[in-house]
Amino acid sequence: MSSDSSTPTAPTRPPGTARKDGPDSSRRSERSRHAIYDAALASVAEVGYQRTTIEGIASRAGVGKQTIYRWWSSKADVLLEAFLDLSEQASEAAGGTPWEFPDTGDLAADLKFVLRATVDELLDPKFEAPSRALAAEGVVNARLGEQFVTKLLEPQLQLYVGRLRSAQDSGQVRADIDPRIALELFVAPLAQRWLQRSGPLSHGYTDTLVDYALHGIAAR
Amino acid sequence: MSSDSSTPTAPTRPPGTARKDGPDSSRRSERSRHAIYDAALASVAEVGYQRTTIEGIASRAGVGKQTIYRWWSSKADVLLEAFLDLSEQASEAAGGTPWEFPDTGDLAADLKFVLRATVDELLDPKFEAPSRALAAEGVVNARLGEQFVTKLLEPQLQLYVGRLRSAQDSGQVRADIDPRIALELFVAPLAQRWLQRSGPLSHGYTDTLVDYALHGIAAR
Amino acid sequence: MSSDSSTPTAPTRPPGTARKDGPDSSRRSERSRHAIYDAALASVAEVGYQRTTIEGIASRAGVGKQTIYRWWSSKADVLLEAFLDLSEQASEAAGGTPWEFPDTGDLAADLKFVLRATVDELLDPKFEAPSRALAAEGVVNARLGEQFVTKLLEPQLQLYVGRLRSAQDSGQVRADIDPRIALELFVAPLAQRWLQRSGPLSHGYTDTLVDYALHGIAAR
Amino acid sequence: MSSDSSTPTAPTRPPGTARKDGPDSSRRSERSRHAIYDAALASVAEVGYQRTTIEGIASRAGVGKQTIYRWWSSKADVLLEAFLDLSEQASEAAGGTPWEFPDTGDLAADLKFVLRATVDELLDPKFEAPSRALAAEGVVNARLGEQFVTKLLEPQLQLYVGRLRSAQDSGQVRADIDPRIALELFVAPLAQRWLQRSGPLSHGYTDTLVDYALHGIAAR
DNA sequence: TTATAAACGAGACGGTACGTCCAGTCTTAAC
DNA sequence: GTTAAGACTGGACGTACCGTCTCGTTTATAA
Repeated sequence: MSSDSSTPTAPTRPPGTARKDGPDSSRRSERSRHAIYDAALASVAEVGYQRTTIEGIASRAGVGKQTIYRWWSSKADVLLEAFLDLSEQASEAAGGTPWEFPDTGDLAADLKFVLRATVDELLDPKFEAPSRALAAEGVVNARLGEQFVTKLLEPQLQLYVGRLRSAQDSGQVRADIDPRIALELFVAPLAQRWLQRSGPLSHGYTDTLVDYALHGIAAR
Repeated sequence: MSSDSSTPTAPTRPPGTARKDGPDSSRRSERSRHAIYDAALASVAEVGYQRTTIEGIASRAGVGKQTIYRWWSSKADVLLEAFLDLSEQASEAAGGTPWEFPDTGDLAADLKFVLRATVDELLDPKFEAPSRALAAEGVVNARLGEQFVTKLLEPQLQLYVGRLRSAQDSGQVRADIDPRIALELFVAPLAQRWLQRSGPLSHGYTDTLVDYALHGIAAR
Repeated sequence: MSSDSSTPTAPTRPPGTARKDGPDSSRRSERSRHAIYDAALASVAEVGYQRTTIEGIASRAGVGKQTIYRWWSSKADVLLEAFLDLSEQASEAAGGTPWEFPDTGDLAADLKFVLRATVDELLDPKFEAPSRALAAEGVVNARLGEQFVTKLLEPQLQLYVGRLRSAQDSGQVRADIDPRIALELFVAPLAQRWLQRSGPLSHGYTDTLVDYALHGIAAR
Repeated sequence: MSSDSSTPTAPTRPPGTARKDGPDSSRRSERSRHAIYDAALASVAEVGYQRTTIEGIASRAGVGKQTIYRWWSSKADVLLEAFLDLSEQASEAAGGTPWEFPDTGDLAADLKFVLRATVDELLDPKFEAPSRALAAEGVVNARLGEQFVTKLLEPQLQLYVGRLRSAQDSGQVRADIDPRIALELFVAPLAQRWLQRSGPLSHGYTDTLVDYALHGIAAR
């Protein structure tokens, strides 16, 4: 062995990863982790969130229950991470760059395009069950809700902020507008209709939202 | 029993209220019904929706479990009716007329007023737990979600529709605007911030929403 | 209904059976009780006591686990009652009178007869597993051990006491002998060889024990 | 790898010590072995045998679980060896010669003396928990039971055999008596009362046993 | 005097069973 | 015929250990 004179008695752990007492994540089984993600997403898709159980996930994943409890604190936690992992995988599969908001110079067209794509995604049954499950849990569970927002929702919304700022630079949007609030004019109605089923989702609907939000509803 | 010679084996039910097989609602105990509503709301407020159980509601209400299962199909169902009952009681207590959207002639002012009141209500801890519980359940449970929307949400939104139509009549809002969509521009952002905790709620925020929605964010 | 004018509002429970808080044994399911006894005895016979589980008993008996926990406090408790029930059934099947110690006038012959029968019973594989299980549990668990002794062992030993007293009356056994101790001279060695497997059991062995115990081992 | 031309694949082991596959006991850690014995006995004494776990012993001994599984096949096995070790230590501490049955020439006195000492030992709380645990396990587990008998019980009983033979030589006990059976007349009752708690243990009781066993209970 | 292979402390893993809680059904007695 | 009460089957909970299986790290021969 090439002797390392500097730290002969140090424990084998990279500096800065000191651990207090929890489980040793360096020995974690990646195989189990992914089997659990897959099982959780599949179970939610098949029988819904309420009828998805930790025991069911464990047995479907071929894993002991304790392996789930060791690394996650709740069913919602598992599903959140499974969903994050799914998103990462999807964006990696889509080639390096995660995703970029289109900027053709025509704000209305760009917004309509993105919102139409969002409608399509929301109606995709593959994503619907876990998304609803997480969103619902977040409504009732503040801790998870915050994670949901910071890790999933807000990053998406920031893309709108970027596009709106660019529109402000080019003079298409008034400079005194707060983009973080403005984006809610078209995003929130879509979210509400999806979450609460308070109305139908369609490309025409989102186009209308963009028009109303850009030019206002007041008589000029 | 006073013998009724014509229908000796018929259940005791006034004519015209025939039902196929379910329980006989004319014999229902109003005392139990209200005890169950109270117990359900109190339990949700104290321990949250997930930890509220049918057994807990029954024992807190001094009622047999079967009395709950006889009249409701699920925990969510009980809570929905309890909430509707609460709303009715509240509006009756507020004197006959349920509630009317203010119409001072100044649309912006009226909207800001109502939205400020809505913010205050959403932040009232007394209503928060059951509202969130129902909303969350509705996200995941389509049947309940539709009831939630038709019985609670949509009637509220129709008040906005009425006010917007009045504004169209007076020329403050363009005639080609669909009021049912337009109202979402200020209501949905508020709903989303509350449901998903994606941002703070304040009077300033709702005022801003009204301004943006009325006049648009595009440069003129 | 025959009206009982004296105690119109009393709960339906025979006097003297007042209950503090435990489950209401008057509504207990006899079907479940016996299914549990059968399942417990069968399981112990098949896989042994250690590998017999509450879950196994419950599922074999077609019973919820809670029904076991409601009425018994442990696996050992279930087995003890199952065994007592078995004994009762056996003695009832043997026709009213439970069992009587033979008294032909010849003490040695009577003791040898009974001990030979006991040897045969101890070697009967049907009784062996649950008996050993209970005996072992009683060694380690004082509460159960005392129940085992008072309900199963001591009643048997008292039959010996009776026979020895009869022998004292007829002058075959010295009057100053304590029968409760004397009986241990032939019963305990048999018990020890069975429990601890410290030696073989046979009719010859028990005959020898009776001879030694009756006449002593000292030179005369 | 430094090539070893003579026996490239052979395990490094001196000739004559070939073993098929088990662990190499010559490299065994005595420190761990004794820590495990201590931990096992302490745990049994503190929480009882049933609640003593392999994991508990390992952590109390500061030892990996595998170190226990490598050298013992079960909890009972560990405890048996721990108990044997304890006995050895005790007898070594009592000075070279393990122990000898007294032989004053007066058989009755010698037996009474030894049985009184045995009573005192059985009532010593320090030995009680592990002794009961082993005895109970032996009742139910034939393999362990036999080890318990051959390694612990039978050697003790052989001391009685020796003393009885000496009494036969001196004419105090009849020559046709089988000492291995005779000893059970006083030892087994004591064992049964202790194991099954079927009666109190006292010096008077064992004295009586000796008298009954030596001279019989029959009228002369 | 290394070097190397086994034992070692540690603990993650797939499992089984625990004892508890609650769902939803069923039975009983009171009214 | 509804009600309060609560026993019933069933099933998931979260925990505790089982016995196996890696991980690095001692440690004790044997080269």
